[in-house]
Amino acid sequence: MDKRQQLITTAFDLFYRQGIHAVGINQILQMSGIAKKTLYHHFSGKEALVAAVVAYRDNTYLAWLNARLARGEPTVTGLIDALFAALDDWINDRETQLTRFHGCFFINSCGEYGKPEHEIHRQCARHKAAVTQLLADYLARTGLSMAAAEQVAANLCLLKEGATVQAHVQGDKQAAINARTLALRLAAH
Amino acid sequence: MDKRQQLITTAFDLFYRQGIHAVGINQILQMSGIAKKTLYHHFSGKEALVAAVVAYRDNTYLAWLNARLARGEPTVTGLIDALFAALDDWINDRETQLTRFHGCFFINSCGEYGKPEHEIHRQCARHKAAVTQLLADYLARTGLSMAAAEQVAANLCLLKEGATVQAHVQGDKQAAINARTLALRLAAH
DNA sequence: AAAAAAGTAGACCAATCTGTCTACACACCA
DNA sequence: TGGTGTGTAGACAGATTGGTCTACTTTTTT
Repeated sequence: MDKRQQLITTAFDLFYRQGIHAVGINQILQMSGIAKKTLYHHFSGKEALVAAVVAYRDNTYLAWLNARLARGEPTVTGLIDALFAALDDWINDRETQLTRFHGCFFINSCGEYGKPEHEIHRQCARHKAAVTQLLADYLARTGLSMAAAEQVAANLCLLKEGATVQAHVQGDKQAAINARTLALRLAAH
Repeated sequence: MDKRQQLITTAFDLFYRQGIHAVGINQILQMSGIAKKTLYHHFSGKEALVAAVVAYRDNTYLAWLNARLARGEPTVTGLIDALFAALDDWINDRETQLTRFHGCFFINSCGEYGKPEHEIHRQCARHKAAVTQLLADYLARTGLSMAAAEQVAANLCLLKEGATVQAHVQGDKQAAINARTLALRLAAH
């Protein structure tokens, strides 16, 4: 078992549930059962650990979304269904791969690192761009031009963020279903 | 000048920019030039101050949105225009009443108070419900049934949250304009 | 078998956190 | 005149923070 990875996953669990600034180094160490020296052997400090945690979630989330989109039919409506079915599973905790739903980790983190020039904030922005790009790539394979695919992807992501926020803040478990309805209506022209 | 109110506005400024857990009591006191004893005279502790700050922002935001919606034409498209024009002004810092844009304070706060049963989280959820209700009330005045108005309001709020998040996380200054386009397309059937 | 890398426990440090307290100064009103 | 409420400055307390360090053990590599 890689101690470095153990630290990252434990830290993610705590950060995601309680917020980054609310979680102390010692709490992570106690929960993971790893010595403090080991943490500082792998990371220069808390900030470096946070950056690694964000990168880890970036990978995990993109891999999950990619797998879910690959499952769907290669049409615009097929991708819409796949996207919002995935979101619905996540929100309703039917997805083991992503940990129990507590909103979007990247949105939450941007709330804690408010300045857009902060490295953590930038990492989150890059993640969101990567998600949009992934969706655009799938859409482009349905025959849309890349420009059109990117436009549609941006619109779908807007709906996706809205649904994620409503699910988290308001506890609206049907947010993904509502968002899908809107997306399909938009796609139908 | 009411010291209690001064504490709230100073705390809001700092919380909104840096996150709640990242801001210490002493920082608020130093910035406001108010004595520590005075803070603990008005508030039982930091948590109580946070609750007061959230309530203050709730009032401010609702009053602002109400004024902006009242300005618009009393039709569905008129309200859509008013809503997203307001959002666009906020995102692009043309709105003095709301402080420089740093995303939605309530979404950010929910990221820090992850548990939905936490009082701060509940306050945020209630705020979002109030915003949706305000919008629904305006929509109902255009002739829609209350049920229909609430459905449309929920959909518009979903778009609004999505735009707010994209503007904050990705720095997309046009997010409100894009959201308005989608809203109008949906309204046109 | 030896060396190097990665690990442990936990004492320790300086800084910072929330919150308390003393001692004092005004202002207002009965 | 004297009490009550609101304010100030800042020392202080106790807990907790991120981070360093020593001394020792285990694992891996060469």
